Amino acid sequence: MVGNGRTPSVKDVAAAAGVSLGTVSNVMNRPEVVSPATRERVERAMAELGFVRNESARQLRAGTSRTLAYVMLDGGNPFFHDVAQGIELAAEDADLSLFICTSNGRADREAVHLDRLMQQRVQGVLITPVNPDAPHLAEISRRGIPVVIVDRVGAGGAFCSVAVDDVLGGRIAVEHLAEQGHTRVAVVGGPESLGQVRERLEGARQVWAELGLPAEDLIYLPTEALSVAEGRSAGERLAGIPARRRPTAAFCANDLLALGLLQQSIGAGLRVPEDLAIVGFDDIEFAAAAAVPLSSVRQPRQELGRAAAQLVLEEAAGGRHEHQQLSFVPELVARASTVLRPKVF
Amino acid sequence: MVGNGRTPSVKDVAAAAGVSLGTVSNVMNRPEVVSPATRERVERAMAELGFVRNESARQLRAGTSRTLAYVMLDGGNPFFHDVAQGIELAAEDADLSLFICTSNGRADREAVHLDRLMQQRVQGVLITPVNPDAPHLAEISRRGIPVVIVDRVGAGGAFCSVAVDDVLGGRIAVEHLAEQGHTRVAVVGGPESLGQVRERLEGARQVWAELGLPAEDLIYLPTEALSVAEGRSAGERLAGIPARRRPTAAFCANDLLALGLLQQSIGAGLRVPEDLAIVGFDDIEFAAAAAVPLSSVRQPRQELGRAAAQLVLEEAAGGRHEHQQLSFVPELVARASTVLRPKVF
DNA sequence: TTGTATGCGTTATCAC
DNA sequence: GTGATAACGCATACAA
Repeated sequence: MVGNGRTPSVKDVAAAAGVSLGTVSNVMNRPEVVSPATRERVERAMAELGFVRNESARQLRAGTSRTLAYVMLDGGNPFFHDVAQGIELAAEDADLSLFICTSNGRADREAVHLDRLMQQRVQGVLITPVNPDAPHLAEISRRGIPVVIVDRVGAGGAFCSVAVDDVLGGRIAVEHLAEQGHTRVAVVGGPESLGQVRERLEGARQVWAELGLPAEDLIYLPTEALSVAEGRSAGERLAGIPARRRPTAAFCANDLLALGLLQQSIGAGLRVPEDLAIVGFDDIEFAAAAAVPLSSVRQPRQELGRAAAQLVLEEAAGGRHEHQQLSFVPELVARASTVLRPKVF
Repeated sequence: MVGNGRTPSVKDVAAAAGVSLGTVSNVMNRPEVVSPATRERVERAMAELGFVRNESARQLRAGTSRTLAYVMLDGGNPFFHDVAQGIELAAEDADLSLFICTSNGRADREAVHLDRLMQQRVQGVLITPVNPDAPHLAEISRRGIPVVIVDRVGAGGAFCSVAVDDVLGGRIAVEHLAEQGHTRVAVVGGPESLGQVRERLEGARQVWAELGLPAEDLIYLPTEALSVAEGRSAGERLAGIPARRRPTAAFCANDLLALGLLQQSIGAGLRVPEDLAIVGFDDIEFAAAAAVPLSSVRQPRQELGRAAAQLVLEEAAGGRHEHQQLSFVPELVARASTVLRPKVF
């Protein structure tokens, strides 16, 4: 297919088709301007040589890249992959490639990735940041690369952002538990350096106070991460509380924690929801698939990603652009982990 | 920081530092060759201007990219993300970026992604293919881009590959169930177009025959995908089997199916493992986290990815290269879904 | 409609 | 130790 070792370039195609280099370029970028006859000749030559355009050269010359990037906060959490899936769909529609990176909660890894992405001159960066106030985010934006914060609202409206109202999410979760008659509730989550955690817990406390329930009956069990293992650990601590002071329900800051707590509790012989009701956050697929299906505060995961991608593309398109903070409304999905006979499944 | 709108280039840095363009390049690529004094001067200029090297230009000139790519088969399956994590770690060590794409089981999407990756001139492609015999894989390889098949062995040794022995995996799963005294077992999985599925089921049948058990007591429940939803559906079909012909155990071709089956069974009032024992495949984190912890055939997920990345790098490094088929040995992890008092947790 | 020429930002080979 | 200079592969303005 290709004679020498080198991968064929436009020049080779031009020679093979007996046209000039510029014409080959034209069939790729403005096919309407070249006559059907020569176009077909060129296309045949491309096929025969196995020509594949060199994207680096294209980008260098055109000055514009065809890739987006998403920097995930936690690669072990399916929630972020669902968000990524939404981004990918939007990228697909715009005929863009998507770079996916993972910071796994570490600011230094995040910085390394962002630096690489700048070197690649990506068209836009979507990110669920370790810390939305970190200076390297602002720097990227200052360079003219659109940045959109996902699942968190950017500090001071410096960027576009797409998120659900986490405070409201915390509210409806605890409100739901209160409606079921619970008067001692655990809130499980951490680290508090994560804004999502802070706000969800804040919502829980708000509504608890508004219901006139005593603050000491809302028991905070801090965790070091939003993981299944930490959920189990919280479960052990919860079991250690003397029976008559022990909460009869728990609100977890995400589904991973809730799943861990659920497992530990069942393993310890508790009945869910009779002895302990549990509500999570995110509504990942595995929440519904747990052996005791998990009630959860649903975020529109794919939609979040899709909307974020649209914002970044809009900003990249240039023209007048106003940063916007898109806020979705979370929704409680009640399942068997909180109600004996759930209406919704 | 930067006066005009353009992002600063080496030329700008050179001007600012009062040196030539070549010297700036030298401080980036062979710092030892430039005197400490001028080096520092150049570095200061870079910092002041906020210079970021243009990777496209670098790649065009150097002829070599600094990125790897992984094309996943199913973005909804945590197994592949764990593999990806392993790849990313290896890429990190080699100072490479990682492109992650998802075919979601569709050959056309896979082809689109591969085409893009060729345009990007990635250094290597790791892929869990829809079909390892597809011609576009061979074409990429023919172009001199190393291809490594992940979680599947490549056809006829045309590529390197890294996988576990799926036949053996199927064997140990069913052997385990037989040891627990089960004499009617369901095997759940599909579509059979997936090699992983074919081989796991094949292993199950092999060992069943070797144990001298009648073939009609190994009941095949085909599924249309390896998903939680399909697992639930299989559960419904299983429940429809007349009680005295109904299997007392099930082997699922992956954990997603097993989780779905588990949920459906518990919901239908079955006790696991007393009424139905279940063993899955992959040992994703959620297997252990299920309310009835799931027995599963463990694949070394991260290791798979890491090893694959090493192979692709080795091949990319040039020199004499022999395609190898790495095969890991799967391992049964027995948990509460098959044994009442599991030794391993 | 097609061909020619120039430059994108970088690296690397030379002279100096 | 440093400075000119020629590619790399492609897109585009302009000439033919």
